[in-house]
Amino acid sequence: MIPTRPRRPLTLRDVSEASGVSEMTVSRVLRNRGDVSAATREKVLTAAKALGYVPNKIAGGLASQRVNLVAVVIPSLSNLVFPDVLGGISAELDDTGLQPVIGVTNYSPAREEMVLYDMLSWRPTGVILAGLEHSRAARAMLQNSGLPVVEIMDIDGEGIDTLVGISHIRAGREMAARILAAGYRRIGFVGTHMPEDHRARKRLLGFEEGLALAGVQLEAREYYQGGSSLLKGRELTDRILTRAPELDFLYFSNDMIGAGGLLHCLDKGMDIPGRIGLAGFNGVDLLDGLPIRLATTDARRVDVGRRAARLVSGKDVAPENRIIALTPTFLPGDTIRAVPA
Amino acid sequence: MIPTRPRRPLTLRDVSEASGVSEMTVSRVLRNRGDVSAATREKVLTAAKALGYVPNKIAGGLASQRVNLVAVVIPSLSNLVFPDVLGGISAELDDTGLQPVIGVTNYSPAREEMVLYDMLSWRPTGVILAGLEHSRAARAMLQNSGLPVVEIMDIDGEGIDTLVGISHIRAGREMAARILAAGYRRIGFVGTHMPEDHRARKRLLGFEEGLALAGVQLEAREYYQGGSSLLKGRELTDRILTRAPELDFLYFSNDMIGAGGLLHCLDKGMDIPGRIGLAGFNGVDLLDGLPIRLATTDARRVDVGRRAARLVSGKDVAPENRIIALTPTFLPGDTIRAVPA
DNA sequence: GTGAAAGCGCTAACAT
DNA sequence: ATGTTAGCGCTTTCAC
Repeated sequence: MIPTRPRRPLTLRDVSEASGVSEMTVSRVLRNRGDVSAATREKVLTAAKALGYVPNKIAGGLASQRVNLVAVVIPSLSNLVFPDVLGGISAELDDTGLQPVIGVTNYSPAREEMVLYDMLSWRPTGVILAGLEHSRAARAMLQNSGLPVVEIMDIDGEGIDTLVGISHIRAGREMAARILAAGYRRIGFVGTHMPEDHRARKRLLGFEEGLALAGVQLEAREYYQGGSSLLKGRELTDRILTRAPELDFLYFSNDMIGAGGLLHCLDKGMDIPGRIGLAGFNGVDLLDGLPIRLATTDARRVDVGRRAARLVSGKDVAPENRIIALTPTFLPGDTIRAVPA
Repeated sequence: MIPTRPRRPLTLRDVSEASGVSEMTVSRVLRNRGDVSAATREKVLTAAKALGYVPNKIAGGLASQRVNLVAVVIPSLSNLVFPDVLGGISAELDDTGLQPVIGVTNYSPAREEMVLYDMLSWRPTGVILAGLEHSRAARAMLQNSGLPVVEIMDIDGEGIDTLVGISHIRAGREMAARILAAGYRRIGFVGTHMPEDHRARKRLLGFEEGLALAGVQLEAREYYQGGSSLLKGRELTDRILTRAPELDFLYFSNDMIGAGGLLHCLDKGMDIPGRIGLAGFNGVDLLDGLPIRLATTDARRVDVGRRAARLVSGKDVAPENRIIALTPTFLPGDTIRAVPA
């Protein structure tokens, strides 16, 4: 009943001998390929299970020149937003026989290059990677690969093959418009100082553009390094409001530090959204239970993952212009005044 | 300069021809193996880069019977705790040439079995998987594989090969002792209703054991389904306190719903930790910025990942008893009364 | 419906 | 220091 611990991994040949069926037919059964009689099928399946045979995809991949892997390259796993994207990818890949393989770059282009090199060496079926900014070598590698490449989460720039995401410039611009419409004028920004976080950079760019349309300029900025947390949001908010107490609005580069800022303001007994308004970015539902809901923009993370997966799996065909632009959705929450009638 | 888009992937042979060096020597250069003269090396590297050659690990793996992959199987990515574990694994694998490949089971044993089957078919160097509870078939597969298998995050039970983690029974028991020592007696529990979350189950088990030692019983329980969030923590806390207003302590099965409970109690103006005490589990620093710090137990997630990775990479050797038990650390925070002198 | 032969692109082992 | 040969375990292709 219980197979003895083998000293070498089992091969098709073992199953073939145990079942008295040729290797070729065993292979057919195990892959549900071609016509095999029910009786033979049964024999093979029984033998395979009894032995505890696990196919060798290395050999199979080499022979067939096809591998059911999709390379997914993202900057970080601790950022809350990427697990959502992965969820979308995973859900959409589930019924395709394709499997996502995740690589993490820590926002380092050099590391991204290494990760890509490594993943491409497994000859995946397609590549999904975050962002549009890559080293020359990385771009060349992807181009040379001849694989479908989907760059996700950003559409402001030149792509290699196909893009799926939102425009962060637009998201920033729209948030500026909402804030101005609500009557706020003395606006500060709290964000990460990561030159490699291009999406945050583009959001700020769009935001300042949006303000400029109304002749408004940012009155203060506060930057930080490293990961985002509630605590950091608190500290930065304290700092920027100490420096510039006249501010009536704070735009945070993500929901996590935004929530920290929110808690800080509540602690200080400030009137939100009267005395001061707040907004973040991403639309992470993790933070839904805060005392009041932070205004934010939904970055459509799950949809982005889904659409990207549909492209690499061949469920969808890329549009003529090679761009699938999703619409970032403004979520007003409770931290922005209603627009005056 | 820019290589033309190839219609078939490049092979070693292409590099060999372009550089005038034998395939074998090209292979040696590309793997930094054996003695190769600096001149030859140079020639090969130049040719490979110029062509944009990316090695084929499928073929390499088949030929060498070795694959630099470590299978990592976890229940979820959105749970906050698993990215930490992955961080530890990744950090420790970084200088070993091994690469983690992540599989997600969504707490489903059937899915775990599938994921394992799939990963084993790539013949990885080792397997790291969360928990001790697996289907018979999964255990058999792992045993048959002949690979190093490290089960992580739990040591309360029978392992397949080597275990790295904390005892959740002990963690629950210790929390009970702390709570009782602080003088609380009317205790409620708020937790997930997932029969497949064995670690949460064991924590509760240990917790009740700990209470029982002092003749105390849980006065109320509130269970929920699905993922954890601040919002759910609030709702459940509201519900349990409505049903059992006399409770003076709530033990939450994780920090996220614990934080939700904390916010709820603060909203209601309850005196914490005087009128009511609270504690969670995990020690996620994400929540550090809350108005007051939730008492919790640090589950040593990063260390667990590191130690597991050291085992599969051969940096460490498993101890005689095949168990590496880490010590869960109590973090008092501000939501438990000081122990009376 | 089943089988035999060839070969996928590399690397181990053995020359030289 | 470099080259030659054989073969990893499968699947493709073709034959029956």
